Amino acid sequence: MVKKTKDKGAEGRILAAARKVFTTKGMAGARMQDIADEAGINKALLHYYFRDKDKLFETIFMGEAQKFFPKINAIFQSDDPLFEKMEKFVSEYIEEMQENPYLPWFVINEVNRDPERFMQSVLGNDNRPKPAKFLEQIEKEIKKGTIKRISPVHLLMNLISMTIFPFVARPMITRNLRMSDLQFKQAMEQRKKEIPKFIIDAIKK
Amino acid sequence: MVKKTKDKGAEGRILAAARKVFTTKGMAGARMQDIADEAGINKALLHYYFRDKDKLFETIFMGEAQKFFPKINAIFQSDDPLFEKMEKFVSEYIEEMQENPYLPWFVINEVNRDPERFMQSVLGNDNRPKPAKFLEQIEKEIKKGTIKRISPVHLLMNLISMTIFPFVARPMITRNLRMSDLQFKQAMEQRKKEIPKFIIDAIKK
DNA sequence: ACTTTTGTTAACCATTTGGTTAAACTATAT
DNA sequence: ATATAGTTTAACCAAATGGTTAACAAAAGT
Repeated sequence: MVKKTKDKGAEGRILAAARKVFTTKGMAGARMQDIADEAGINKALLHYYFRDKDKLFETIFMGEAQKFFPKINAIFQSDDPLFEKMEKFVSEYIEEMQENPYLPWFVINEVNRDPERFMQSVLGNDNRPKPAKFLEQIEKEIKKGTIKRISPVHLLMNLISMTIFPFVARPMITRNLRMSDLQFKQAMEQRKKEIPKFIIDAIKK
Repeated sequence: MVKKTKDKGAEGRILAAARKVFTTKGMAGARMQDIADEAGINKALLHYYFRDKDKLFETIFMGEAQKFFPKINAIFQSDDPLFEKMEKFVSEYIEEMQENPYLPWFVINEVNRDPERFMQSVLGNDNRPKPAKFLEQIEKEIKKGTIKRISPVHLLMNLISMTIFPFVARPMITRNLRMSDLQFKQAMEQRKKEIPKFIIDAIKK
């Protein structure tokens, strides 16, 4: 589909198109021609603004990864009480993924493809996720006796898994559970409350 | 790396090589030449045994998907009590993924790429996952009053998410939590008991 | 007005990649 | 031994794909 949206300049249209193509097909599956078509411009113009496929991809990937990670940190680093922290995490994350459903698949996919680059680029900045504080907080609550004895790492994995996985495996889930798009969206909306409730029920003494 | 493992015939070596390349790079990222090199044979021989890339991929994908899905069904359809069923699911699934760590990423990835084919091929057979019985079983337990009121669908999502997600996002997790391969393996081993315990704590009255 | 810089395109190029062909090699049957 | 069917390879081909070039158009300085 060719968009001639003249409101954005060429560069903006390229970025929007590249984002769409890369995030749905991945680096390996994306074609420069597809991006050009989607942006409604000549293929050579891609190379005028962004030297080559790698550079263009890097630009997109960084932008998307920024959406995916820093949010975690803001929550993990805050001084909120544990349960509130988890509620915020689930809620904000699901909100983000409702708007950008491709996000977790794309980021995880490309991190799997080349974990090194991920380490250096995304984690090199100050926005690398630092779960230490969160893990300590869990241990504190255990010692205080407010929650059951549980491995902080497993609790963290459970939290993240329940929040993100349904978006990664969306097609599989909707097919097998015979859910419409709307039903899926509503289910994810419910999970903003279901997941924290589930976790609190599991660990609260 | 070129293997000249003569124990398997050419066809077997091709399948093993194709499996390795496809499951790590995905359909779009896999190169026929890579598969030939990995199998230590001439590229033309690939087309002698399997007509083209699509046919070869289909063969591999079907085989891997068979590992990924039918196991679910065997457990879901059984007459075991609910908690036992969940324990078996977690335990057997993690066991399978410990042996084939690429499995969930590969299957989910390719299902995302083309959900239709997935529907027709994998789900066309009798081994399509049928969660109905499992969902009903949950509702029965709720009515019996043995577990708390919880949406069966969310409970199922939680179960699957906690079991599978760490393997899908493995590189991200090990990097951010500074885990070695061994530590990850041990953590997954622990999860065979941690996840059922977590769920039971969350829902048992 | 006109010169220079920036933006955009059509045509082209080199490499990669999936796939083919014809010949050679191997085993097996006659 | 030799014909035959199955197996394997080197060389080749055509299409796809990332990238370049040269010319042209549009803005921006002067």
